Amino acid sequence: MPVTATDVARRAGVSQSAVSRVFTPGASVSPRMAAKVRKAAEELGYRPNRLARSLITGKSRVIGLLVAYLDNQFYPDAIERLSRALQARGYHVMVFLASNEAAEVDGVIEDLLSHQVDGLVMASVSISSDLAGRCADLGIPVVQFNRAQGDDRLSAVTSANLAGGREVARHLVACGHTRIAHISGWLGASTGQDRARGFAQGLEEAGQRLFAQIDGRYDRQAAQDAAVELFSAPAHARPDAVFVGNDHMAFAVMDVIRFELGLSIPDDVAVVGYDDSPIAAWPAYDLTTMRQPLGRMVEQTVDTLLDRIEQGDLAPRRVEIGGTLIRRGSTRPLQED
Amino acid sequence: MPVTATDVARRAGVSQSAVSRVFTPGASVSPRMAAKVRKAAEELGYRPNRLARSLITGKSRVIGLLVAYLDNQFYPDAIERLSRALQARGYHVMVFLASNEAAEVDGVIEDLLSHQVDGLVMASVSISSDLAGRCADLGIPVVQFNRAQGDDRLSAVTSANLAGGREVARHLVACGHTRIAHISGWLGASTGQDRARGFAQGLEEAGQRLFAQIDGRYDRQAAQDAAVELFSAPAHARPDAVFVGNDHMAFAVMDVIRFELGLSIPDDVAVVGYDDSPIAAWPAYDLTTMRQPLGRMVEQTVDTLLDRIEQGDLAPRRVEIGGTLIRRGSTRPLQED
DNA sequence: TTGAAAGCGCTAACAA
DNA sequence: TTGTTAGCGCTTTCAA
Repeated sequence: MPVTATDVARRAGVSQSAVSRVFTPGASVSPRMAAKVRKAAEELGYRPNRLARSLITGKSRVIGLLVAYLDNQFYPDAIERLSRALQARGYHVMVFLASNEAAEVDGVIEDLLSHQVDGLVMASVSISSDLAGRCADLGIPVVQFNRAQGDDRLSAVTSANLAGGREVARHLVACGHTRIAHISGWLGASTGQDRARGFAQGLEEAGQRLFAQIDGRYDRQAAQDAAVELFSAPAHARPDAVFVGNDHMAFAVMDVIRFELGLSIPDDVAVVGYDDSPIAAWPAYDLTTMRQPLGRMVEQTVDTLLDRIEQGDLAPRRVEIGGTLIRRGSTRPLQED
Repeated sequence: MPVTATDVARRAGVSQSAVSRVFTPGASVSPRMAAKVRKAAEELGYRPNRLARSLITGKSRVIGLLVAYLDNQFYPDAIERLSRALQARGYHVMVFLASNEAAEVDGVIEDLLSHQVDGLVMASVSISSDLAGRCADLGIPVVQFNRAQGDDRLSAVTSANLAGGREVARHLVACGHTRIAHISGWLGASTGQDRARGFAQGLEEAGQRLFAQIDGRYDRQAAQDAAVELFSAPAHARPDAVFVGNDHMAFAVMDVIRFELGLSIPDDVAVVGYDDSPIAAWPAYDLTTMRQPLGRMVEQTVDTLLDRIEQGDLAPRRVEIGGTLIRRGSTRPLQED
């Protein structure tokens, strides 16, 4: 049933390896040969079997994508772009879902290896960070996307989280706030930690201190709880501004502030997020946020990974891309102090 | 560098085929042999090469997932569940992104075939419907997820869109509305059409007629434009309720109604969506919507596909799963008429 | 139950 | 430029 190169060869009256050459970019074939073979292939509906090709070349042209959850819109957006970019360069993405349980992580490694992926993108903060290291030990090129855990042998592409946190602090101070809190991203992850550190630094540089800080763990529910805790106090005892570690949590925090506690944004409380995920621009949230330049992050991820795979460029790269503060309605305009 | 079955065989002092048997479920090996081989494999860090296995068995245990865009949260959610379910059964998902352009679609088919996917899930409404047919012609099992285009040879899993549309109509009438409009899903797709037809039927059965209908094409921008068109009129000349073809569009419509036109939901206008995507439950939207039972839809998709692949069950299945109306704050409580 | 041998569909020397 | 040949790492007969 499946048409093989041998079938095509027979019909075209040439050798099987000639057929192979016609379908191998960069091989030397005469135009006549190519035409003859392509015609026969067309007639038979032949396409090369990538499994067989991969078995020989040792290259599968498949990139593993490891993610944990897709509820934060930033990630589907990233996956879509990543997948398109790789597809454009002749690769495809195989999805591996993992949570944090050791047993599951082991299984995933088995899967990854047995599928002979050429490389791996880790696009989830909440995955055991030594998984990346173990894959790297086994010789699989790994790029961490939006995280920079682990040792320096691992490549990583992130936005400038430290600088970003600092910029958010400056903005909130410039808006005239004096009781500024932080519901952080997961402090077990580099992104969460860097944003929190940058934020604290920024406040200090402006002569302020954090009013309060709670670990939101990049989890919607945890962020909600944190918001209730922070904003249930009377006006003088609660923050007048809060920086939330990513947009996904910020939406939950805004909902609590407005609909559960009846406070107004930005008049009672200003809110800033991180990511500029698509929903941040929706009028119902209109969230001021640090934009992570997704397009460029994806580009860098793909370049880093494919350079490693195709050029054997072994030096790990740590790419950091500057973000931009996007001012929207969840913070007051400046000079209002 | 890569460890092969032959390496393991040598170390264990057995034949290479014995090693193969140990890693082939259901093959006959003595416990002693198994132990010896597993020990050697462990020591060498061996895992079977799935490419080589697939080349022989003709089964890749890879399922292609064809999607167009991931901006509607319903789909990432579906992908996550689908991928987990398949992973649990020893399969993996390879992502193929396609828009609607003929050239691109052809390229995608080439890719799918050359990667020897065992089956294909089409999870996007906006893809040329004959693509599914062409894959089916080539012998690849195809299941359409959340769409039921094309001829009957294709399996499809959907929710009961006709009944769902009807139920929405009944609900809006019961709430006392009399000028009921519809911003439909894409009318070129079965889901959009069925929901619209069911909705119109439901209104008729209640002695009403559609106040207006615009094709929103499952597109956020188109839905926004439609909302402006419908609701810019003075109170007596505009709808007092609108059924939007999916949640993703409904959010845009709600934003226009509230923030652009300054109307109130549900007092001036009631809004109903379709999907019950995660965001519908967020307080900022609190959207009444027909829930598509995602978990069961995914189960059925996986079962249908794997039965076809593993049992050779060739009869196409058309599964329709009943939805549930989830009442939230975007429609008034009953008896308010 | 085990090993020897053939071959899945292809690429990549090597010769011609 | 083309054909011949030898495998890639594995599964699967077939004999032993």
